Amino acid sequence: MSHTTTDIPALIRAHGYRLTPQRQIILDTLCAMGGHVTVAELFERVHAHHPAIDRSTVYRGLDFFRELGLVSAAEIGGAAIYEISADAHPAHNHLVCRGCGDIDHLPADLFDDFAARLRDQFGFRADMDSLTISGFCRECGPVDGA
Amino acid sequence: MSHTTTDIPALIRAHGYRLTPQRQIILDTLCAMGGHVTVAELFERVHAHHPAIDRSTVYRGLDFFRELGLVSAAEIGGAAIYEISADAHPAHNHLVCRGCGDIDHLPADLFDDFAARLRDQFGFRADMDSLTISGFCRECGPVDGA
DNA sequence: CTGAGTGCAAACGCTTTGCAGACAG
DNA sequence: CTGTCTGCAAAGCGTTTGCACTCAG
Repeated sequence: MSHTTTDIPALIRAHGYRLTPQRQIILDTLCAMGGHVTVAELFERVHAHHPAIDRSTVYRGLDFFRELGLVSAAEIGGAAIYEISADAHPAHNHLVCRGCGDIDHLPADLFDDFAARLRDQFGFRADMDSLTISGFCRECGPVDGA
Repeated sequence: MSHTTTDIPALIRAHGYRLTPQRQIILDTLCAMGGHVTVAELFERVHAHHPAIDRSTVYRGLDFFRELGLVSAAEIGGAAIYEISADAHPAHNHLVCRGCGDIDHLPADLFDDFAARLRDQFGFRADMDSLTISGFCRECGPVDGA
C-alpha cells in the first residue's frame, strides 16, 4: 500500500522540515502494517529491516507525523497506538475487543447522534476522534469469554 | 462523608482478608476526596496525614478494594484515576474536559441507546463502565479554549 | 501464633530528553 | 554551510515486585 495520495515531501518542506530516510521508513512501515499499531510493533518491524534506526527516532517520527496530521494516535490500554490518518477516513473512534484484542473502526456518523445528545443535555462538546470503547466483539461473546 | 453504608470489615473478612489501619485510611481518604482521584493525589493526601504509609501500599490498597468492588478504576490520560463505587451509581462513564480537566459522570442510560446500536450494527457488546469521552465542557468552549 | 499485609528499595515498561555528530536543504 | 535530525545513553514517569519484618485475627 502506498501513501502517496498527498505529496508528503512537499507538505513537510512547506512546514520547514525535512524528509529523512528514517521518516520515510517509519511512514512506509506504518502504512504497510495497515493500522492500529503500537510503537513496539512498529519499532520491531522497522528495526528488523533497518537495525540502525533507534526507538527514539520512531517516537519522534510518529510525533512529527502526528503534528503534520499524517498520522493519528490513540491510547488503548495504556499504550499508544498509531495509524495513518488518510483523508478517506477523517474522524473515527475505536472499538476494542477485550476478548481477541482486535480494534475496529467506528464510523463517526454513528457517534453523531450520541454526541448531539451530549451537547444538548450536558453542554459537552465531545471529541469525535478520541473515543475508545472496550467490550466484546461478535466472535468473543462475554459468555464464552468470561 | 462516610462509606459505612456497607459493613466493610465484614465484607473484607468474608473474603479472608484483613482490614488494616492503612486500608482504612486509604479508603477514608478516597471517600473524603469525593471521586476521580489520581493515585498521586490520593497518596499526597494520605502521606500528609500519615507519612509512614508507602506509595506501594496505596497502590496495593486500591487494587485490593477494586477487587472487592468497593472502588472502581479508570484510565484517563495515561494515569489511573479511582473513585468509590457506591451501589448508588453502579455503571457510569466519564466526560473529561480538555479545558479545565474536570471529570463528569455520564449516566449509563444516556449510553444505552448508543450501546444498543453498537450491538445491532456491529455485534459489539460495549462495556458500560469503561468509556472515557474527552472534549470541552460548557464553560470551556473550543472557541475560547483553542 | 501465623500468614496477610506493610515499608523499603529496587526494577519495571513505556516514553522523553540532552548531547555531539551527521546529513538534507 | 546551516540547523534539522539522528543515534546513543540516560533519565523520567507511573506502576509493580521481592524481601524481611510487622501486626490483625
